[in-house]
Amino acid sequence: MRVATWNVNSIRARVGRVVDWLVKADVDVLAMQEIKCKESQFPMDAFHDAGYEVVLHGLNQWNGVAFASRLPMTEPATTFTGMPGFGKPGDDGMLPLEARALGVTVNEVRLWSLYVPNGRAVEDPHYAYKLQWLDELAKQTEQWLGENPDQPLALMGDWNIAPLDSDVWDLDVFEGATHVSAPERAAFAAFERIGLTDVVRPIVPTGYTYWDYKQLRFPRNEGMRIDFIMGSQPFAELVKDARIERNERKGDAPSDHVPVVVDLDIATPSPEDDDDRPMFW
DNA sequence: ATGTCTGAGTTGCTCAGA
Repeated sequence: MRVATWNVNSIRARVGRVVDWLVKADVDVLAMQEIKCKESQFPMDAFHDAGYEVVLHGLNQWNGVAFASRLPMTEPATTFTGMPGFGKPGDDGMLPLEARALGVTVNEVRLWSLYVPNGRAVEDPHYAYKLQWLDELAKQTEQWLGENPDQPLALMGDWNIAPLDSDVWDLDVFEGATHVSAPERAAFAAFERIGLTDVVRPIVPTGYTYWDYKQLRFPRNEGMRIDFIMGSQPFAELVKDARIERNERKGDAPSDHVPVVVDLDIATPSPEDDDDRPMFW
């Protein structure tokens, strides 16, 4: 079973690219972030025509997460316990919850598509929101792991954190900035402390997953590694291979992020299984 | 020059967000 994560930066702006890649790369399950639309606006037909079902969580033009899968998806969840909100309080005085998390189960594997808040600037309220969002997610994940120690789990998505100095092209540029601060890196490390590991890093030790559109960042290879697949021990044991699809940053109208892919040692139906031809004739 | 993108509203420009 081939699983991937990709911040697509608006699905409507590049549905052709995304579906073409899904088919070409032979991906079974794709976690998307920043679909930037609600369900009524999502280009379902293009996915269905390519053989993928879609489950999504989108509230407006901001954020939005989704799964496209050619295997059955069950147990959809759009929040985790303790997930904080952000913005203007509603009539009930509560901060609205954003569309940043979506969980589904595929082939007994629990998968989450996550769009971690950007943080904007260390002095911005969005930064405290980011840290709280991650802290609550880690707490919920720790509880889930305790209750389901044998079920493979992966938290996949745009984490908006560069855990290592080598995950940005020039640390000096990030002096005092978000994505590399000690509290953010501690929040990321908390997921490793509770038993998750970056299942891609051992196979793909270097390389970025994001390059800003501005200032010729991609031609200069001035990028950041901020998209990760964090797997539980049972998930990590299934991982056979991994890659970062750098070529998807090239060409016409790319996303500013590229797909991150893992191959799991789980059999999936092959095209021949749908074929009525006898094996021998 | 935050020098590029995206989507929405106050539309054929300005704003927010990244």
